Amino acid sequence: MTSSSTPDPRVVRSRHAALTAAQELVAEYGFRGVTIEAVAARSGIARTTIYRQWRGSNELLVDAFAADKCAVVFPNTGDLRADLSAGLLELADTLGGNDGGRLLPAMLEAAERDPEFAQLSKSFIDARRKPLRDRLTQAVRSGELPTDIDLETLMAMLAGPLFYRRLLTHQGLGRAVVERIVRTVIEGSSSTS
Amino acid sequence: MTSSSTPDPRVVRSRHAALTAAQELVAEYGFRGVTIEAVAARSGIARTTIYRQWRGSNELLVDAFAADKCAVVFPNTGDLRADLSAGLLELADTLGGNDGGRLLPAMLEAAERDPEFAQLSKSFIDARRKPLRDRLTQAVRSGELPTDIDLETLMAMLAGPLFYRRLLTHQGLGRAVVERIVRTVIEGSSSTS
DNA sequence: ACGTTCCGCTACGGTAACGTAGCGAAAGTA
DNA sequence: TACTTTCGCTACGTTACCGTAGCGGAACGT
Repeated sequence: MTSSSTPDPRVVRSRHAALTAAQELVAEYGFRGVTIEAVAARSGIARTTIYRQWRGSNELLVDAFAADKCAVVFPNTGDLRADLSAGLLELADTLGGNDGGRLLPAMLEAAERDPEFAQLSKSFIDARRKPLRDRLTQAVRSGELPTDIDLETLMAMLAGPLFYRRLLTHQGLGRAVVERIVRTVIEGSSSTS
Repeated sequence: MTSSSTPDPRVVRSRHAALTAAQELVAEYGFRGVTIEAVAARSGIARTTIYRQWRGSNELLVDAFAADKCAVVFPNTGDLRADLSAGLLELADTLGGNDGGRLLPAMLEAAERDPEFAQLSKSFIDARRKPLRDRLTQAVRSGELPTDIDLETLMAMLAGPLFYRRLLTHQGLGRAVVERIVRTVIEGSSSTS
């Protein structure tokens, strides 16, 4: 009877090596570049060892994405405009790096077709949206935003332009742009008209 | 000497069949699904015939995307808010359909890696952005918008949220959402503060 | 009607990745 | 130390797609 108290360090090692290689490959060559052969070659792990831990490249990829847990935090100083600018600027940096720039399109494309990836993508994105939603909820409570505002659309108006500029037009995401967005959206949202 | 007055109808037919099949395949299975074999199978065109007209799947795909010329028109009634709502609502519909929902992610992913597709994607997107930019330019001239406004960021604020909701959160794109965006952005942009 | 062009077909060799099986050696556990 | 587990390796057959060549027949232009 093998107890599951401490997993065999060999398993941990090979597992980690494969997942890391998978992450790198999807960032470099995209989705299609993640093949068992390629992962084996890059990680130094034997092909057969990978098959012992995952059924195929799909399961491997799901685990690889799930392992990527970078948390985004929105400050809460009381100054809504400054907090949003700071948080979105951090998002902008993330989008500029490999995670946002290379992983994201691959993931969106995959999510559009494979339901397994769709669910993974959903939880991935939801987790990253939560800090912003929390900060906005707090702003409504403290009276910084009107109570009848649509939070979902508001979030889309804040984050959407950044993704748009990164994915579609490949324009820069400097501080000026971020602050312009925050100012416009906040001012446009305050006046109930 | 073969004059190029009227191209052989056989070429036209096979060419069209292959391009159509390629478009369908990329919409259904994404980028990787477009293989010469698959295009041949779906179109009924012989594999060798395809190789006679294109070097490989890349060239075929480039032509397939280029052949897709759906023009988006922004109305110009003088009422900026109404015009933007109408145009963006049309964009929302496009995003809801196959073109936006399925083709777009595949294209973005491809553009992120293959420079050839990057350029294709750029001209594709630029063409679609032009009507909006033109309408906004006109609005600046007519005094509906301040002259010192940043058009690029403004466009991102208008269109970005729609792409965001479609690609990331898979939320609906109804008239209410579109109008909320337009109202917020216009009001937030008018006050120079 | 005639020569030309294009198409469909079959066939070929080559590459990449798949997924499985079995064996000895190394690394873990007790 | 004795055992169990995992690993790396080699080997094998299979699938999918690649890209090219050549041939006969059909479609085309004049």
